[in-house]
Amino acid sequence: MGRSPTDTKSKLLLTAADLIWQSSYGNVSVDDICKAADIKKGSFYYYFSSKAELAVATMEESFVSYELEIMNVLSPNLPPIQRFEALADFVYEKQQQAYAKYGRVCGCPCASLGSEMAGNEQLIQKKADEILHRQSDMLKETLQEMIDSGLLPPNTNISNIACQISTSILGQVMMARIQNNLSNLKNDLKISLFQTLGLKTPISGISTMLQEQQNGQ
Amino acid sequence: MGRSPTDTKSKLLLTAADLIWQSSYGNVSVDDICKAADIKKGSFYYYFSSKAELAVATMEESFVSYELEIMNVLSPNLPPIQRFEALADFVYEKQQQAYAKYGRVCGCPCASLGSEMAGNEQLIQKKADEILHRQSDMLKETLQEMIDSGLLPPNTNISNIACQISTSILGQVMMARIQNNLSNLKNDLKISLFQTLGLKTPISGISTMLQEQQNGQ
DNA sequence: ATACAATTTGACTGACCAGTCAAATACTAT
DNA sequence: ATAGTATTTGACTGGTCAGTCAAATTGTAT
Repeated sequence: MGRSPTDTKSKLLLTAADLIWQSSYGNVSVDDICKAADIKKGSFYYYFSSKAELAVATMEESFVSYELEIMNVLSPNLPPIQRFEALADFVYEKQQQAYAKYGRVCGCPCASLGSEMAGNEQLIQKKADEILHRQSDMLKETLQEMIDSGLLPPNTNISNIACQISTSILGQVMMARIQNNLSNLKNDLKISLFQTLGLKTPISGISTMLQEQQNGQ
Repeated sequence: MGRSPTDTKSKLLLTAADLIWQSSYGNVSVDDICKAADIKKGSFYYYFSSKAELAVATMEESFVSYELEIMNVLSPNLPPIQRFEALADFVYEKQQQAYAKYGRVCGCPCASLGSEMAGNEQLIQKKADEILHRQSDMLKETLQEMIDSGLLPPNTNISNIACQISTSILGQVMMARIQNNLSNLKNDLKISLFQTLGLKTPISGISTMLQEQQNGQ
């Protein structure tokens, strides 16, 4: 029954995600989104009950597609250390693509939105928190393999290291957005990841690592 | 000539800094600030030509007072390694005080504002960038001492390490704000700082460090 | 063809926004 | 006292905001 389904909802989601990523939640109005998507405001509120609900939906949608890409980057075909190198490269390239497309460093959509709205919209704060946890969880499998193969000590706290790595990436990506400059991200992200893992800095590209003893306390 | 000077301007600055720190630039209106400071909007625009100009002024003001505290924490009375421990403790305590006062983790005012407005208000973006550089510069003196006393290799790139440390702190403080949770900040900040310095994790409080060789490439 | 359901439209509301301004006030120097 | 200046006030503007809604449209099933 009814009309045939359309792409209206996903068009709104994609448009909103783009606009908010470049700018911010507060600086993008529902009217802006509707105008950019060429959809009337009435339709917007047919699909979303509020602007905040839309924001939460964009966060989920953006993260799911990001998750797929990351799963590919962290593919078990590569040895674990090279996976982390690939991760750092991926994060940088993603920002560079956004820079080429939008003319500025955009940062992490979830973190920017989360920080902006943390004190005002609990729905958004909770969603940001959830996604950051999911992001961190994606690293656990690779870390477990590193323990199994002796690259990390057996008493390593996997959750904790995963969290530290996520936090480190978040810091560098945020800094890049604030400074509107990608050079530190390009140069330091890999170094920082390997330090968190307790490994020496890789000689660019060639993963000839020396393992450092890292004791949990 | 004229009336005697009043504290109107500084009252506006302090009130605005507080409100924006807890919430965000976009979610705090000029009316909100005036109401909280019990000052009429006409007076606001007597002292500030725009909301963005006020924001820039609060950033400068907040940073200058922060700078004084940091200079004290990094006081040359302590050995360099203990200074960094004290820095980590200070950052945590500062957030805890804000939590007690405002009921939530507030994060870094400069970074939150900078991220929020980076794509919209160039004045704010530039100010955030400037302050992050000044913050990073404050670490250089201590790092130089560490080189001089052999705690860091002589070919260490001081600017780069200072920048990495600032970025690391920023990441953890931002993460704490987004998650509204201080436990990771408390536990991981010190670890992360020492990893960036290429030093082993200190055994809590007692700075019996082992130095790691850290080669620049 | 017609009834019914899903979707779209555009005009609307009332609140709030940043910013303006002429007039009032309060102080100081003479 | 009075003239001049610094500061404060409150009422105002025009625009934008999130959100509403009744009516129109477009499809589908019978």
